[in-house]
Amino acid sequence: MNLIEELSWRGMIRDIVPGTEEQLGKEPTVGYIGFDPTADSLHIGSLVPILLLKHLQLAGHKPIALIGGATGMVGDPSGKSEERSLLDEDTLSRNQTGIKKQLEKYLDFDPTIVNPAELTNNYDWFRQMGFLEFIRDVGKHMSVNYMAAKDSVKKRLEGEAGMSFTEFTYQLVQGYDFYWLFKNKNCKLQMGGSDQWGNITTGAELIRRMAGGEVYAFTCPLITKADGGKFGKTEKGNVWLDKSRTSPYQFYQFWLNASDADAAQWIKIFTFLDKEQIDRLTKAHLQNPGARELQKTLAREVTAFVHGEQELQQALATTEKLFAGQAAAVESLSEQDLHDLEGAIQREYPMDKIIAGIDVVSFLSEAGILPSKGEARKMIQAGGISINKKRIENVQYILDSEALLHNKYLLVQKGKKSYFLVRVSAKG
RNA sequence: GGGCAAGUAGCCAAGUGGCCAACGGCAACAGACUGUAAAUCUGUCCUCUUCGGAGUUCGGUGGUUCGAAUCCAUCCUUGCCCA
Repeated sequence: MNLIEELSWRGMIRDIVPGTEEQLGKEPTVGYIGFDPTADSLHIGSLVPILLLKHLQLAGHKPIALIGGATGMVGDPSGKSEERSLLDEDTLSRNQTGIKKQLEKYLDFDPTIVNPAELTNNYDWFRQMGFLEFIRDVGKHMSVNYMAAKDSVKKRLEGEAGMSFTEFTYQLVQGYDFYWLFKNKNCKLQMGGSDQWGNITTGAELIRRMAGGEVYAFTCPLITKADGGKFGKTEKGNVWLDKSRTSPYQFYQFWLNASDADAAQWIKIFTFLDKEQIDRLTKAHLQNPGARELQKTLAREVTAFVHGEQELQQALATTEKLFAGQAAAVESLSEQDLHDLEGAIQREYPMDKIIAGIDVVSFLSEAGILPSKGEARKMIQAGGISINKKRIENVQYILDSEALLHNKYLLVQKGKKSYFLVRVSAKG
C-alpha cells in the first residue's frame, strides 16, 4: 500500500492535487506542514498534522515541520469568523521553543538516516524581508481577484466582520513559505487541515508563476465529533500534548471517553494499527459494545505514542484504581495506591481544619475543587459530589478525621469522572 | 470627511421607560438511564451568599427621569454606501 492509499483508507485525505500519488511513487519527496505558534504546547488538534508527517516519513519521504513564527504574527483568517489578536514577539518565541521540543519527540530527526525530519521557522526568511520587496517580488505575481475568490476571504467579505488587509495578505505570506521551501529545500508537497486548502493552492499557484515549478498537496479532513461538538475539548479545556498541562491519565481518559462513532473514526486516524487489526476490533466492538475494546485500544495506542509506554502504564493503573473497583470499597485502596494516583488532580488541605471538623461546602471551595461555596452547595444539592465514593447528600455534612483514608487522603469526586485526591497535611 | 445600519451574558439571539439578572436556542456542568458510550428526560447555567438575600451587567462616558438595556448627547468599534 502506498502512502496515499494508506492515508485514504484511514480517512485522512480530503482534497488532493492531481498527480500527487504519482509524484510520491516516483521519488522520495520533501513535504511540509505548518504549525501555528499560538500556544507554547501543541494540543491534540495538532496531532493530526504530526501524524501526517510521521506517515510521510515512514513511507520514506522527508518531512519538514514549519513553525509559523512569521505567519503567527499575522493570523490566519481561514475558518475564523473574526480577526484574532496578534501575539507579541516574546510570546511567539516562547511558544516556538515549546513546540519545537514536542515535535522532536514524534519525528525522527536523526541526521544519519536518509530522510531525517527537519524543522524550519518562516520567521527566518521573513525577518529580513522588507515590505516593498515582498509586494514587488511576490505580490506582483498574484491577482487580487484570485485571492479574493478564496473561501476564507469570500466568506469574510460577505459576512459582517470584514477583514483587515493584514489578514487578506495571509495566504500570500503562507504561499511564499511553500515557494521558499520549494526553492531552497526542494519541497514539492504541502499537507494540512482542509481549512488550509485555499492557502496551499495559493502557494502552488505562486510557485507555478514565480518558478514555473509543479508542486503537490493534499489535505486532511478536520476532525469532528459525531454529535457535532468540538474535537479535543473537555470540561477542563483543551487536551494538550504536554503532560504538565494534561496529565497522561487525563489524556488517556479523553480517548477512553470517545463515543462509539468517534472511536471507530479516530482509531484509524490516530493509531498506526493496520487495516486488519482495526477491522477486527471494529467487528468485536459491534458484537460487544459494552466492552469498549475500540475505545480502550484507541486510548492505549495514542497515549503510548504521545507519552510513552511508561506513562501509559501509570495512566492505566490509575484508571484501574479509580474505575475498575466501582463496587469495591475505598478502603481497599492501599496507601501506596492513593499515593500513586499519578494523573488525578491533586489538592492540599490543612490537617487542623479537618481535625476540628469542617462543613463540606467550605471544604470543597477552600480545597479548590469548586470555585465558591455557592457552587459547592449547588453541586451537592444536584447530587454531584462524592467523598471516598460515598455521595454527600446533605449540605450540612461535617468532615472530620474519621473520613481520612490512611490518615491523610480524601478522594473527592465531582460527577462520575472527575476525581480529586486531597492530601491532608499539617502544613504551616 | 459625508450618509446609513449595528454593538445585549461563552456563542447565536429576543427585549425598545417600570412586570429585566434580561424570552429562546447552542455550548457547558450535574442527575436519571447506560457501557466512565450515543440518544432521551430532569436540574443548573452573571458573581457572592449564613439560601432569607446581597452586589455588578446590556460597547464607553455623561445626562433626562421617582425609575433606563430601552429616551437624549457624546465618544469608541464594526459593516454598507458616497468622497
